[in-house]
Amino acid sequence: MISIEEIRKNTSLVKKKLAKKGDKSSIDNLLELDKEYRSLITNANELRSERNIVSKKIASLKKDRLSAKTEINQMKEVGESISNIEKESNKIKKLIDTILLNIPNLPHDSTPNGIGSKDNKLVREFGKLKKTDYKIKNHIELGRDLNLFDFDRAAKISGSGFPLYTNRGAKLERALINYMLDLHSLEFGYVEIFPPFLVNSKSPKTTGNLPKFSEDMYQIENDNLWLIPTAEVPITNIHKDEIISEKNLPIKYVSYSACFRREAGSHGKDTRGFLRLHQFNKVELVKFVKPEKSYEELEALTINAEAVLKSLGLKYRVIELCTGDLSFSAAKCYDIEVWSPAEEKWLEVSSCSNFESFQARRGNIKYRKNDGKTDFLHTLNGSGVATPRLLVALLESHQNKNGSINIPEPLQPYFGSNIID
RNA sequence: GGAGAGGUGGCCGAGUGGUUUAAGGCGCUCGCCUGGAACGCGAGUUGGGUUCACGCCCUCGCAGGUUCGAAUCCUGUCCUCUCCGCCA
Repeated sequence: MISIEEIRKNTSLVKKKLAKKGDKSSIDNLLELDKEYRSLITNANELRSERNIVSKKIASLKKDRLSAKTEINQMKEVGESISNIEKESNKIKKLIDTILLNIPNLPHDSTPNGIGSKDNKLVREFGKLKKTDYKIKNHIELGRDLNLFDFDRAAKISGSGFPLYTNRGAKLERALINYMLDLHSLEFGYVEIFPPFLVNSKSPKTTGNLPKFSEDMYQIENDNLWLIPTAEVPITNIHKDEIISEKNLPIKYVSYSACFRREAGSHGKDTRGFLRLHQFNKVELVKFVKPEKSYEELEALTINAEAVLKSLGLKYRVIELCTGDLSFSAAKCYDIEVWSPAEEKWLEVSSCSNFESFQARRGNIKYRKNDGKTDFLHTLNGSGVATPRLLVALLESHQNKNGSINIPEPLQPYFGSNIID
């Protein structure tokens, strides 16, 4: 969440930035509640102070075997007042917290202004397609012809939107995951993590998925657990309620996880094959960094994610999201999109975001500076990358006239072959 | 799933209703001592709210309750450990 001090101090600037993100939260109402809350707290504290003093007096009177009747009766009243004020202030505090938890992060000054995806900015484009003189197949045809996955049977088992990889498809999926994990950990210095896939409700609150986006996640009601929509959720919460020494920053994690998303409201959009799934695999990058380094770290993280596509010989581009297209928790975000030759579309395979202190504040994640003071650190993350659309691009881009698929060189040791035919 | 034990500061650990304003120790930081160090001596060392500030208040897993007053008593809840059962 954004800080209430910031809202108090720079009210008009906060309003302006929220408007850029298309948010309509009532800041004036929030500030009014905040004012009321603080006045109640001050009042209660004064009474508590009085009670503390008189309580000591009661103790010493009793020790000397003197009557403390007057004081006790007096404090009975004070105690009641305190409890009344507390009830009221707790109610207001809850309201304030609810409002704050539903206010999105403020966009960074470098984020371009805009309303929707058409206002996003192209940052760079990389890679070329090979020229073909034959009709290329889409990933569904390739998968069927080469027996790589089976959507009909997946639907029989689970329903639509669930993947069933078969044979060399299953192995290719595993190879991609292992390749990406090794690339990020061995080449780029991220520490490998394997997280739980079910989390309590505090964890998605840290990342910003709850309370606002409960509809997007699968919930296990019996045990009050949630299936993770991304490894970002468990990984970011590794350091929840911790104070990390400045000399240990930055912390860089890479993690594979299965991801589960209800995709409520996106039915009928890009639903063919692997384009949109309820369950998919992803390798995720997460960083905990000093505030003054976070934008530098975002550039580096984006480049790390791009390296996957670059090394696999795929055509991709990097898009800078505009204020209106930015996700709830992000201050700045680059999307990486890979080209699908058969769909003739750019497919989003990664979102690399700087959340600044938004998540750190929600999860109470701090760092201790060298001077001994503590402050919220900054968190970042990005996919490095999600497999389904990567697989789509890979199959389609590297297919041959005879229907076989060339496996890019860096992937060959993981897959165990240079071709699928 | 059943039975039991327990959660106190960075760590260990005392504390069963009122000078606990959380003892004592370890660690860490600073100072003295020293040629330099060790030892020793002294000081500091949870996090948060509010205030221009001094200060005041909260914080003993979490949430309620009893009481003039709760780390301490009661209820619920979460977590950890031990034993039993089940199990990849």
